[in-house]
Amino acid sequence: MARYWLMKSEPSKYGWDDLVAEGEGVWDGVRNHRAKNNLAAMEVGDQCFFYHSREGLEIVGICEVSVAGITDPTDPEGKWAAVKVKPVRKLEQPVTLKQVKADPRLTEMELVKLSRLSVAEVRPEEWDIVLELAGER
DNA sequence: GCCAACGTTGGC
DNA sequence: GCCAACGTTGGC
Repeated sequence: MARYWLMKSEPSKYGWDDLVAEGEGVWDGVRNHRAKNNLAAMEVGDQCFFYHSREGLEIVGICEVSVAGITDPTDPEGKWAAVKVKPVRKLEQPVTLKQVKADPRLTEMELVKLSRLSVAEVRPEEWDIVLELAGER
């Protein structure tokens, strides 16, 4: 059973378009224990929202875990986790942070509650609600 | 550009 | 082992 996640990236560093251009990207550089735990829990086939932080502030697309449980290549000590993801598709309409915050059903999302967490878990019901906000339901 | 929230570091 | 100082992240 696939699980759902949300990954944040600054578009000026690595945006949705970069992932699409490369076809597959390594999600590394995470140096937060909670985020690391989420990374380590991911399995191949899990679905992830791709969120643009700092600029845009919106969920722009969906990607999928293609390789799970790798160690972060940017970490010389090999203590941190990473995964590889590939783009699935863009959302019909991006879902902004504002929309998420304005929806009473989404106030418990890790994205809202732990705003600085770069890899957050998304509950199945939250996943559906976000798709609905994207005009896909 | 500012500042709040959070994590980490280091002195005691 | 506590906690103040500091650095980083990310929304505004």
